[in-house]
Amino acid sequence: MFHSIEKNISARVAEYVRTKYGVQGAGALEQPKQSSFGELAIPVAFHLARQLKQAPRAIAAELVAGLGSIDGVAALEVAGNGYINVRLDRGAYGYAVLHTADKAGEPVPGKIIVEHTNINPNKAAHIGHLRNAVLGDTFVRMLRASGRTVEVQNYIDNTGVQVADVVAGFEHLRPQEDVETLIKTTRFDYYCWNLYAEVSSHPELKEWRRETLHSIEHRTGQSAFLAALISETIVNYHLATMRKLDISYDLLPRESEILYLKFWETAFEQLKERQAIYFETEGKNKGCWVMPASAFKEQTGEDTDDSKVIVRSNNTVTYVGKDIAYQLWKFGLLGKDFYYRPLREVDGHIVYITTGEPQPQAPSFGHGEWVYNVIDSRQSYLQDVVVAGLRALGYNQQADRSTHFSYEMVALTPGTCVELGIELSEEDKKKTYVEVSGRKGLGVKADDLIDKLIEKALQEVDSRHSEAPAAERLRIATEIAIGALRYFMLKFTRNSVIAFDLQEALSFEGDTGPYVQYTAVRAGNILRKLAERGEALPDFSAELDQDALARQLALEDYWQLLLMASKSESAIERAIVSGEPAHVAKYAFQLAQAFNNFYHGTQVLSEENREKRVFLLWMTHYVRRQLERTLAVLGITVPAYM
RNA sequence: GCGCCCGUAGCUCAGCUGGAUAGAGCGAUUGGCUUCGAACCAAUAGGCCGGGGGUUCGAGUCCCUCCGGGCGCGCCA
Repeated sequence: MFHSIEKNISARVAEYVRTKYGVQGAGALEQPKQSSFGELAIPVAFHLARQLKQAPRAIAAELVAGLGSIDGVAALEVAGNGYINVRLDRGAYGYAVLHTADKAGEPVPGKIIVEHTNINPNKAAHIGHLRNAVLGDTFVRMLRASGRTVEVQNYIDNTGVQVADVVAGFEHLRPQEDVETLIKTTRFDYYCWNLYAEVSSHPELKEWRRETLHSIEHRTGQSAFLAALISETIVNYHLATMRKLDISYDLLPRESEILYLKFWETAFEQLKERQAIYFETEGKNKGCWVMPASAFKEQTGEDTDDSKVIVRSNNTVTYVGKDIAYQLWKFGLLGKDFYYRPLREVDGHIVYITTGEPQPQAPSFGHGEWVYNVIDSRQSYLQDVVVAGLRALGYNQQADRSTHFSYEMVALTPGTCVELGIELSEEDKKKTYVEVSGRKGLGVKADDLIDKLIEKALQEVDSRHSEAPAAERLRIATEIAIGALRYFMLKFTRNSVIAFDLQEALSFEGDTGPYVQYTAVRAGNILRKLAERGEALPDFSAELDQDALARQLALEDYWQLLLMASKSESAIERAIVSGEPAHVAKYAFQLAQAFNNFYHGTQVLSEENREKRVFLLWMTHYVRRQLERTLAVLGITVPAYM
């Protein structure tokens, strides 16, 4: 509700300033510093002051007089040096909130493709992968909540170096093991986690890797068979881990099909034809096809050493080259397509996977108008090259609409390393955080963390609800654990390094997911108690007219709570524009705080004044619903009790 | 060497296109359970926003510079 009022006022101000002063784009609104200043502030007088050469305050006064009355606004006041503070008509606002049905955002045309997770299928997922998936999935939920159409892709690099290394590990370090038996009898992703760490430090790895990759690429021999077996098995583990966090995908594009269907060859023709890349005849890159540095760097010298090799002198394509082809395909610009088959169905939703052979009834994927790639910030250089590739091909609009949705890594605090039995050098002990490393096997496995969280949550649930059935307690503990985990991954803004501390992550108090869940449960408890007393929920719109709402909302605390609760769309929209899911998490927390304060100071069920009681029940009902909806955008559920 | 990111309370972090007296959680101290269950609430203490210049009516926010930390910069992915 707040969001539509905001848009309305902003449009009115912009329109007025345009006609009166001939100044464009002046509709910006702010949140006043203090709630006593009103609900919105218009700072436009400060911007006009320079051009009109008048004092801001005088301009503000002129604007207030000129704007006249606006629907839903009780008063415009000149304040400070030239702010215009907006006071909403509380009764009218409450009435509008009460009578506006929940609705998904207006459908926005154009498909958005979001690629996230992208874990190499050669070992168990770790906390760094969780940050990627939770960020990506939450961003998708935000976009969908605001009416956008989104296609979620999880790219599977099933023919890359990392898979090859594990294959080599089996062939050279575990020749006695039967992989198919291992798959049936062990936590295979955990097994590979250790094997990968072991093989990574082996001096002969490079040689083994070359042979293995050759076999994989030509789809022949034992190595190719093992690679397919290992990657498929581990992808399934990854999907299961993500499923626990309520994360799912529409399509799993695989590198094996990008190779088999010769996506690169098609992209290569385009790149050569439009001279986006050239054949280097001298220097250190002699014999390679390279993209000039000027294509992807702001300033560049004549130094061709900065050029990026796309095709090696031995005629093989680099990772970035394949990525350019994939990005072209996402926008429907490659002139080529995958084939698809259903992989599995979860809750009625079918996840598709690419395949090299034509299939009956193939759905359509790709052809996005915007593309977001959720990839950690260390790969920003390569992402820049991909975008430069699009631009060099003349696809400027698509280049502009390609977003590297980057985020910083998840590291470990030294304390947590000690707790996990990871040995640290003296140097590392002094640091505030230590980088995780898949190659060294240093890190926290996603499933281990989830299990620890569930265990901790279960202790709490058991201590409060020992009478409840065990299966139910476990289910609730799981919801709490997931709430804690997802919230933890979201509470930091994207470009802050998370120094992962186990104790902090296991906390359910303060700025955490369980705090917000608990708040929603408390609101629900009031409504449940009402039902237990045999009372039905009142017909709010029949009993609360605008005057009644104005009377009740005259009390500042109630007004502030309603206001806060009605800002969810506003918070989501702001989070989309800034690309920060953390803003939604912050909003959820603030709303929870506001309700807890209300809860503490107000007895709802024992209220004797009928109008007030109905009003308080309505507030409770409304806040509960808003908390639930906001948490859903974060991918967090509200347990039946806590 | 070049590029990107970070530096805000003891710790971990917010701070929306520059705007009114810089916020939260944790930790510390203190107080509050009358079952709408305290995974909660209230109060107190704690800040030359890394240093220095500049732009501006106005800078935590923009520019320059220095210091400190992280990450990139491969014919690896």
